[in-house]
Amino acid sequence: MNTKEKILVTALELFNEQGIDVITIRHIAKEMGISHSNIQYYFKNADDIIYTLYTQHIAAMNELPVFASSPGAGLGTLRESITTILQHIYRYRFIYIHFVVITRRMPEIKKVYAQRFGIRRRQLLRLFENYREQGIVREDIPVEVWESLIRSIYLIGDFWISSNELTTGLKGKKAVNYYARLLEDLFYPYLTEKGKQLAAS
Amino acid sequence: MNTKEKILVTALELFNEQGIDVITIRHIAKEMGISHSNIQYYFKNADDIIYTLYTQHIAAMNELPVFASSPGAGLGTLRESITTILQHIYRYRFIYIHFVVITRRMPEIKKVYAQRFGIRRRQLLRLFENYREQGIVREDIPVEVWESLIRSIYLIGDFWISSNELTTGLKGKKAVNYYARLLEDLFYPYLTEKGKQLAAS
DNA sequence: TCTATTTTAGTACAAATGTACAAAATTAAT
DNA sequence: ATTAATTTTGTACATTTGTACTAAAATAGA
Repeated sequence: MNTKEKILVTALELFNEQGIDVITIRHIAKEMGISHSNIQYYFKNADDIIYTLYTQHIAAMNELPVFASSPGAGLGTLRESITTILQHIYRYRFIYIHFVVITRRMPEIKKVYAQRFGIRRRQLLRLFENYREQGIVREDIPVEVWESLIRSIYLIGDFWISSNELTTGLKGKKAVNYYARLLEDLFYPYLTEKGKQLAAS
Repeated sequence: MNTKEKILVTALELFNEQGIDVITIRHIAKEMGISHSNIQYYFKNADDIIYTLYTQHIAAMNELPVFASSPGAGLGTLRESITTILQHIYRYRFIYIHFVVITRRMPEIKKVYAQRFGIRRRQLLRLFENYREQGIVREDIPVEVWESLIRSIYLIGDFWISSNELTTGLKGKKAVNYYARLLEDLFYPYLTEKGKQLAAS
């Protein structure tokens, strides 16, 4: 692992543990036992590191398989997808803790976010349609309610990290599982009888 | 309005607009046209101001009538309650934008939050029970799912402000109405036929 | 081995911030 | 009107941070 990579790893760790409002380039340098000028050689400033980490994270997320891309995909696939996504988010949790502040300082990130949201929204709508055709979810739900559900899922997906720190303070897998379950439960009242049976299996 | 109150009003405005990571005592003083030492006379530092504003906010929230306290309260009351709460949150939105960072710096706030959550959780459970007895919501929903719903409502309640800034950037009433609607829709699939009719009226 | 390039370290400086303190100005009390 | 208490201001200092610049050290290429 070269210096640049080490910087990113160390920075991620410190940001996750203490927050971007506390950690400066000098802290990272001290933690690594190198001079802060050395970090400056690779990154202009702390924001530059944050931006790079954000890009890394989004790149990793984009490599994940699309939500239940196969037409016959059931609820099992969905649960796995959710867990994987939440794991990725947990690894880069500092981003979500400071999401608003970060986007205020770096508006480009907002654009990337909006783009991703649009894509994912359409994917989810398609998925729900898919489920409806399979008789897994109810047919008497208005489109606006599905749209709202998607918004809510997104909102929870982006801020479960913060909420967790505010309340239970679960760590690692426990946190991921808890909130994967929360998202799952959000889905429960939409399920048909058939859907419930499939979910239980 | 005395100086202390003016400080709080100005601070709230600046925090809401620019964030606690940017605004210092000196900024507030400059905005008010007084010396920063004058502010220091009333508040030890910026965190002291933030803490006071938080206390103000919670006090105002605690004065709100309990969720549908009357036994026969229907969905109309719920909708109004939600809107009022979201309005209060919007007034003190900076708190929610920086919630995690604030609680990290001032752990006392976390305690107050936990307490409030416990109380509200029980209130909501009772409300849902109430609705079930009135035939407004379904009877086939497991307790854990209701518990999850409460968590989700709380999570959205605490972070819709952040999510809004990240996405649509709605202002004032528009934001409040949008997210009141989102919370309402979250409730939709739990409604019985009777409940839907009541909601539509 | 010698030279050029890349990487790392050291230092220095300006700006901002928290904090402390004393003096001035204002207000209230007698 | 005089005194005491409160409020406000000005200033100064240590610390932190971002930033720039130079020199040293390490590495690679010939």
